Parts: sequence; C-alpha cells; structure tokens
Amino acid sequence: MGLAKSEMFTDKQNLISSYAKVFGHPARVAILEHLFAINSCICGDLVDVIGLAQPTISQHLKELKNISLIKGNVEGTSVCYCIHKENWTAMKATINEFLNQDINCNTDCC
Amino acid sequence: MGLAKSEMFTDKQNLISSYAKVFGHPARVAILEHLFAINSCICGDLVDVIGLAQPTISQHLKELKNISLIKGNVEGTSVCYCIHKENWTAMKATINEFLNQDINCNTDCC
DNA sequence: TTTATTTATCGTAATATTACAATATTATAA
DNA sequence: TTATAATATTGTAATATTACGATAAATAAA
Repeated sequence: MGLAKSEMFTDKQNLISSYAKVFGHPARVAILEHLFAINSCICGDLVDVIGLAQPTISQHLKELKNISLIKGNVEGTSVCYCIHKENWTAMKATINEFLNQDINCNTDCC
Repeated sequence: MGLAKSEMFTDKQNLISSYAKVFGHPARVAILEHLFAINSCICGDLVDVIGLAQPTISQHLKELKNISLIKGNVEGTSVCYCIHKENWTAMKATINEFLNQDINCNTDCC
C-alpha cells in the first residue's frame, strides 16, 4: 500500500512525524534557515537563494504554512514570509520531548 | 522529477533532513519510543506492539539502522535491538542546533 | 538431519513526493 | 484599461515510500 495508517498510532506520534516529515527535505530546511537568517521577512527571492523553480518553492512554502511553522503576509504584489514564532516554539517542545527520552538500558545489550 | 538534488544543499542541511525523514513516519517514532521505554533491548515483539507486518517492521528497523540510530545484536534465532546512545546524542545536537536558531525578526512583519 | 522459530530479503502494488512548464490569480503601475 | 510583477495553482512525469505476501537465510531444538 502507500502511507501509514495514522489510526494505528497516537496523536503525539502522528504529530511528531508530521513535523519531522516537513523537515525531511533539504529545501525546506534551507528555506527555514534563510527565514531565520534574514531579520526581516522574505518573499520571492527564496527562488534565487535555494535554486529551485518558483512553483517548487511555492509548493514547499505551502507545506510549511500548512503545518503553521511560517506565516505569509501579502504586501502589494509580493508575499512576505516569516517564522511563526509561537508555533515554532510549540513544535520545538514536542520534538524535544521525543528527542530527550531517557536511555534507561543499563545492561547495554547491544 | 523525483527527489532532491542533494548537491544543491549543504552537508548540514542534508544531514538534518536525513534524520528528520527517518522520524517522518509514525511507525518509526513508535519503534523508537518502544526501544526507549523497554529497558532491555527488543527484537521481534515490535511486530505485536506496532501492529504492522513483520517485513514492514524489518524494513523500518533497517532504515533506523542505516542512519545508525539503533543497533542490532543477534541472539540465537532472534535479534536484539536497542538505541545507539552515542549516535542518538550526536543526532540530538544536530537537530537542536537547527531547532534553536534565534528568531531575530523584531519588526514582526507578518 | 529434520523441524520449528525468527528475521531478512525479494517482488510488487498502491500511494506519496518532488519538480517544473504552463497558466491563472492578484495587485500595482502606467 | 492595459501592461507588469509576483505568487499560486494545475497538470504531469519521474521517483520514492510504504506495506505485505512469499520466500530465503540463520539458528536452535528435537
């Protein structure tokens, strides 16, 4: 078949994997890094910075917007994008809870 | 086309997205959570815990092994899997550096 | 050796993702 | 109104991922 049966997993597991999936493409990592690096928000020059075609960048931005990690503000004929601070912080908490699980295996069987 | 041209991106961006891609499926999140929860390492009962077919679990374990986040130890007829502690810690550092980027946008344009 | 048990691999169908050309949409400027 | 500019959407081809049945491989037990 195709993709996961999300009913099989907890909401948290699905949330974690949803965030991770968005980070699972280097173009989106690059877009986010650029949005962090540029103090003011950015719009279409992402196409020049990343080096992918405009529809492709737009598609990646859409996925970042869908999961609410960025927001876009129409400014004339262009759109200003930036990190959604609150949601980024919330996402970080979710991911960190997962990453910071304790390793209790003393017996080190492997 | 299909997937990303990894030459377009930095090694770090590719590394981050590689880790994230592995976390981008709830079954692998569930497998890792189970490996953390069970103090001793685990092998084939992941099939029962997760609820996917044996070849599917084996496939997911392979991806986790490929990126070195788990290791497997043959014990008789079964295989004992556990978290690769050192690599998990290293991965955490890489991901956290990405997640903890400062948000410098004072002007809050969006 | 034969049988049972566990895991890995192969083959394959269903689905998802990625990238981009072409085009539509939206808003500004002339 | 008629360009012009920036972004979004549509359609589609190429590729990747996921899931699982069937089967192979490896080991232990009888």
